[in-house]
Amino acid sequence: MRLLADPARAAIVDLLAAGPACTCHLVDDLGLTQPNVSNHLRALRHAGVVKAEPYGRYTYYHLNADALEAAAAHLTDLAARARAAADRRREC
Amino acid sequence: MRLLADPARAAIVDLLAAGPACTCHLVDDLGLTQPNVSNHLRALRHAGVVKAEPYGRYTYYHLNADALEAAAAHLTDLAARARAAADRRREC
DNA sequence: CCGACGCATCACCGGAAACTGATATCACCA
DNA sequence: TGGTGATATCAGTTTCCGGTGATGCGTCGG
Repeated sequence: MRLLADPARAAIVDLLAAGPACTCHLVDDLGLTQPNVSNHLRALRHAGVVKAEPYGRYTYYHLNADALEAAAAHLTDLAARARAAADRRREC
Repeated sequence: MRLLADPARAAIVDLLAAGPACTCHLVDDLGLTQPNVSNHLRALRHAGVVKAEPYGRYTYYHLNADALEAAAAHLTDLAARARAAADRRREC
């Protein structure tokens, strides 16, 4: 989930949220070089955030909604714990 | 929300989820140097993730649950959009 | 009022990560 | 089957960011 920190990767995820797309789409829309986009996709792929689907000579990528929801659940858990312990102050 | 990418900051947020604490607590628990922790806290403070509360000669920090929930909401929104557009594939 | 303590800020350094260019691979088409 | 286009990978460079040391400020205790 620390992968969404990079603006380029955040933009990729945002584009893929609108529907599966191949690498050339992302390259066009983002204005980045092809190897650059491909590297970001590899990082996201290894983290399980996106899934690659070879389609003839193209490669379609689509988001893994489960991974995003898992990250979201972790944040809501943190928020809930923070609220519950809001006034349990540790003394020095 | 790209701030939680750093492991040190994630650890700080995790500790603060257990209840408000002053800088010295975080320094002790994390084993990091004091300026280092203070720098991370400044970043988190400017992003609105944590709130500082001067208390005599100490400074207590506590999480801003709203900010965490907002980030979580953004992720769930991405996941929902991904599911909705899962089969809306763009052609090359 | 002076020493000690908690905390913040600044300048600097080193390492990691993003971008680039070149290249390899595979699928399609003529 | 040779050429082209789409994609992945790799080595090199540059940029950015986290860690460290030194320092300043405010607060408490003697």
